[in-house]
Amino acid sequence: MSSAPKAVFPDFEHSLPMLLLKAREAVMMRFRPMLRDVGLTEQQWRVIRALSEVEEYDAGKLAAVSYILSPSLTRILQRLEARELIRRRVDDADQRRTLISLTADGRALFNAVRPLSRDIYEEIASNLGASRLSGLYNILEEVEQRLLAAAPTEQDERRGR
Amino acid sequence: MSSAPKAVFPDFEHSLPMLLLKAREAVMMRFRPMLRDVGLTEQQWRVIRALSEVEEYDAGKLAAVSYILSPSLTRILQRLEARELIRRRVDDADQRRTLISLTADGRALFNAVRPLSRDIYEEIASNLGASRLSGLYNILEEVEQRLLAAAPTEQDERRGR
DNA sequence: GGTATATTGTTAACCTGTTAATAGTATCCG
DNA sequence: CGGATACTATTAACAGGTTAACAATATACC
Repeated sequence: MSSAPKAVFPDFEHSLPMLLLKAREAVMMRFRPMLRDVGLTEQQWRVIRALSEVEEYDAGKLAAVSYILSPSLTRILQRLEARELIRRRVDDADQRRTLISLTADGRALFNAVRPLSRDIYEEIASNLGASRLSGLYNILEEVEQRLLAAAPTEQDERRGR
Repeated sequence: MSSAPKAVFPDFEHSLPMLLLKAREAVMMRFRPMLRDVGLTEQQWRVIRALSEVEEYDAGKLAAVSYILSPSLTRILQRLEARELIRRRVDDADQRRTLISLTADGRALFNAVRPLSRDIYEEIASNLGASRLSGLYNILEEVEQRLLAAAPTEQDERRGR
């Protein structure tokens, strides 16, 4: 009845997965209208942004950095390719690998969207405040580290493995 | 080159949405195998857990507390009803409303899964440590509050509104 | 060198997320 | 009362998440 170091238990709809989901939704809510305006989904934007950093990625690496599972990525790439925002070619050295890169159109779209995205991010940052934001960053990264470290009991075939 | 109070900018794949996604994934990874074993999706479990707290919910309220959009909820309820885990009836006072409740089977399943879920949660909590966990809770709730407060620029038709 | 094994990307099947439109009720208000 | 308006749940259509299976290519190993 005094101190209770034991399990501050999540009163149902305040469970950790739920809170993480809601927090993410609160953030994404800001980006969604802008992305809808330019005709990109959240995941398509992740892929384009990842590709903007390099000359080309093979599909596995692209899936890993954009944090999208391979089957999803395959479909996303089909759509982006149909819109001629990305291009694929087979790796000469390893015919299993597909190498993906942005087209000129894709790069132009990225350049158009990046500043919009940045503005939204800055607005979010200013709403939260620098200290809260950096605190959040730190704790989220630590959560990821700690949980991924001691976790893979039976499925270590996570991303990229 | 000294202190940089201006915009610690997210080096791409370390953006806030990405970190929240990864942290959530790191948590859910622990629950997924167990849920798969009992034949429930993550969202189906959220619905059952929400229903376990009350006698019945109308669909709108259930969507709000389980944080699932109405169209998704409709489909989830169809599947749970087909498995006779939930039951629906029309509200006599307002014929538009559907009232949803757990069946005996649904409640039995909840009672069987709850301890498993609790064990997993405790393992996560012990991996993170009490202070990190409560810090995470606090900051996530504050993020949600602050971002939802000043946000609804053009879409306030969020959940339950 | 030739077969077993592993790896890469894709397809398939099922489920949920998201947005828009729709059918059925309730409520408002003249 | 009766028609306009608002609300509730559902359906539709498209996109992605998740798991399992598959085809094609590379690698290991005898």
